[in-house]
Amino acid sequence: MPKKSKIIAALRAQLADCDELVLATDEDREGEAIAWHLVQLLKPDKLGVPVQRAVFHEITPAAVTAAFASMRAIDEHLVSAQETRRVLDRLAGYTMSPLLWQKISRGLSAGRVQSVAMTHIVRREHRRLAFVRADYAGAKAVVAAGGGAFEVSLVALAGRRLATGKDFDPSTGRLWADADARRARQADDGDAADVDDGGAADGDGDGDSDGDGGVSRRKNGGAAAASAKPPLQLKKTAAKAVVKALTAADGWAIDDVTRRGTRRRPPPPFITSTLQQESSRRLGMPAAKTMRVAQGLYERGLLTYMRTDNPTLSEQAVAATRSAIVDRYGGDHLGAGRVGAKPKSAQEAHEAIRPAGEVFLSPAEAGLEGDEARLYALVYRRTLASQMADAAVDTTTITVRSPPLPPPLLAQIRGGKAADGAPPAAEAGDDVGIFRASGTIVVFPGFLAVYSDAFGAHAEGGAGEADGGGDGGGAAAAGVSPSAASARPGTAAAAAQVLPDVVPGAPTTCSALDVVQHTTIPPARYTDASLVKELEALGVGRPSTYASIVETLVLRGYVTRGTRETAGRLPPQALAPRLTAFVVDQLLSRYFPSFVDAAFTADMERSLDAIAAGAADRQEYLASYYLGEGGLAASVARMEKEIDTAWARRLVLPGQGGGAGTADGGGGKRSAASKKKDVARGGGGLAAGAEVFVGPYGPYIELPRGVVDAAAAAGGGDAGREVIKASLPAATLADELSAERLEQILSRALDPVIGTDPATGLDVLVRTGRYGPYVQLGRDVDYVPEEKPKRKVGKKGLAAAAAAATAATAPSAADAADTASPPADAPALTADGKRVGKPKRASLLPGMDVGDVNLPTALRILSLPRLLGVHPTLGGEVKAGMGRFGPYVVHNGVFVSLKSTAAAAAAGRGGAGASGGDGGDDGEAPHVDALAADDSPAIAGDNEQWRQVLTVGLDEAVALLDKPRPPRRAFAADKAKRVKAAA
DNA sequence: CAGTGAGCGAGCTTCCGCTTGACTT
Repeated sequence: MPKKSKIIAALRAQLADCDELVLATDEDREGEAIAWHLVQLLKPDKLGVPVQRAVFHEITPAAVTAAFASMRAIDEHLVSAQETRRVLDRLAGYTMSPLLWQKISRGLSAGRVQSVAMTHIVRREHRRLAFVRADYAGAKAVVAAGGGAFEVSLVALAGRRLATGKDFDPSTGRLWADADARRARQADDGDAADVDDGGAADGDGDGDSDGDGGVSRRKNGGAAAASAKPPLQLKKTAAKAVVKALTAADGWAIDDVTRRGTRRRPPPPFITSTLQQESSRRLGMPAAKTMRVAQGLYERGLLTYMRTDNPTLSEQAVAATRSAIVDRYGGDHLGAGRVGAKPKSAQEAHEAIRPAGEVFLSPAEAGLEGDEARLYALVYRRTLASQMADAAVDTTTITVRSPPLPPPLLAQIRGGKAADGAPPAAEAGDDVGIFRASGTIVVFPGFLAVYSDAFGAHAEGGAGEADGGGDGGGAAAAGVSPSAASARPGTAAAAAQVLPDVVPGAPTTCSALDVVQHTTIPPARYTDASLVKELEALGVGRPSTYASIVETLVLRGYVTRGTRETAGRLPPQALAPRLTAFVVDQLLSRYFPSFVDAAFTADMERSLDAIAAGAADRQEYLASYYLGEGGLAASVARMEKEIDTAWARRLVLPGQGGGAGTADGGGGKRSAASKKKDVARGGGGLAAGAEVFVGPYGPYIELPRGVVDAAAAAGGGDAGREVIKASLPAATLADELSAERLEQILSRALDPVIGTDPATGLDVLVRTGRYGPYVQLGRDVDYVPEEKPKRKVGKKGLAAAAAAATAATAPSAADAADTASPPADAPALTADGKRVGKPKRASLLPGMDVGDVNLPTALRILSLPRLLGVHPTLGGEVKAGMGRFGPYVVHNGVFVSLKSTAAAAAAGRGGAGASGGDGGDDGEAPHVDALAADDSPAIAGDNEQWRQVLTVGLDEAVALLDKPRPPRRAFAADKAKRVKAAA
């Protein structure tokens, strides 16, 4: 620890004047080890200072006094357990990672925690790729009774329950053979959201809903009888026939009215994982940002410590919470003060995350802004909610029966596509359609008054949720609507409606009847929130690392995050595996299954507990893991020889007839729908026979020889080459590997020239590279590389080269006139007519692919950056260009982004096919007119950013450049470097 | 932060869990 030597020296100096050294680090494995290391560094024994260990969980006079009254020595066994953990993690990571470098690509990594997380993300994507959607029809009606009209949905027909999303097998798109048994089982398991089934970001805040006994007024058991038979998948034609038969028919009746009172319990106070989940879900903040903001609040004394797995509140905090509740909501909103269940892993080093202090500042009093204000309010509300009363919610369900259907239609429905050969039944009531509506009324809000489902920006996307009444505007909205919101197929759209007071048998009329078409939705991708929830449930990772686990996966290039930059390809917050993650998962899952299994961590924890208790020996444990015939070292060494590099790099996706390496061996029959997704086979054309690999330079497509010959013979291009390889962008997602897309990239790789640049006579090429599709001026052979100065090898040489590089660029930035003199697109010619240097290249715009670029567009892209003129007061050129972060203007090396207008922001968020049109178009009409006269409609089309680069004027640019700008943060630059190095 | 696009070569990459830091504009 050379960097900290000053601190250590200072501590030692102070220690010399002390009577006693008390170590009060956290009361867990890691905390004990920190205390132990302090002793090693400070060497109190040499100063004759005795050492004691104290532990307290809250900083109150009573707690600290009690802790100091019962001190102990450092627990060597506990320290030993921590060191075992540390050594094991390093043995695992530093042994497995090099295998990946050798077999796939340099810089990859594997580890006890990250590999489990990565594999979860990959397997979820496998299920999405293998997903076969099911279409099924239903009907909805508007009925009037008891003086009110309400909407009901068809739930049963001809004595059979209608199938819903859960009744379909996601891998076949057909009804489960045992659909009813499954449904019964689900009901038994309670309504706990099935994490693995796409209920991704279903928060923990729901509490339990224990039925309070309901009042049911039932006339007969028609609907109940219906559920005893296999569910019915209604076709659209049949639904239409039903609608036609029932429209204008008389004889509708209220069949049943059920009123069920339920209580919802408040959620427990926040711990790290739940804070991250709710912050992601309600505020749209990624886990890492949440932790950053929370740390800021902690450092200013507004929140308690933010890395904890203990949901209990100190006595002092309970008192503060309860007095805040009484002040703001009244005593009737006080709850029983239940204590939330602690996770098994909880070590109680800290209490729950809550507002700090003995009296909580309300969000308004805290005087915060932006993200800090939003996060503080979230914690404040959650803390209050945890001590508040249960909410009482009444759910009313009204069942309506239609008039009888005509017998021929009934026969058609019964004889139609049933899941089995059920005989046509003819029980009473089996000749009608059963419709149902349910409405929810909050009878007593309790904790919902402060912590409703609608609280937070997410409410914007969840308009149909139970008590979504008030919010509406959602001023704080960050434009976030996690994919999980749409992943609940069955969510009743009618949940929010207010139902009239009716009784069974009441006269009813139907005023409208329509067919409804449903489609099943694939499992949602993980988000920060749902992944953290999953990892915590598995016992993998710790509060201090949840946020960084995802960051590691992103940094290593395993995962792409849904951000503004990936808009149109990935929804906000979604975590999608890159192709690299698929091949790494293939290798690990097949040859080292325990390495990607969370059970390994659970085993490790048990062993560490035994070591901490003095019941096991750490050397033995580590040796059994690493050494010997079955140890990790030997098995990695064996696999190093056994694993074929080509196998390791070849991507096999679900539905493909892969080799032995398919991760989930799910061979068998495939539907036509899944075949369509195939990367390789079945596509016809060039993509037939193409295979996708991930190598040292990223993902690429390869066409083996026979296919190339055929393509060449068909007039494709260079014959005689054995294989064709074409790069894929590093950020390519698995669901973007359509046969059509591969075909496009391959045909461009065979013939990249799209025209000639009139100014230089050079060919203009379109290619796909690591960073995506780009255009290039001139073929590679038109250029010769610049003479490179010889450089020495080694670190000093590199440093010198870097220094030289900065020295070379610095003056040119300062003296723009100088650099601008040689025209950029007309480099010096050599004697044999070649150009010196590298060809000019530029990325296509977001949303464009190699197939949709023509010559004028390509030339336009290559023409950037565009000269706007000379700065009127300072001199020097002002230019506009398109950079990594969008359109910019630059002067003397100072860059300023062109601010996007409201319309631009909307286009960016929604991606290519976003709704458009409304709002704030006024000021832009002149620009659009200017573009209409432009000669390259292909670009002018719909890209707001492009429009900005083309139309920004000198005056506007100068105004932007002259405006004083806030200083930059150094940390961002540091991080960007690391990302770049990893990419 | 503001641009890239494999291919000579030597030496490099990597784990998990716990923290806070702070030169100048």
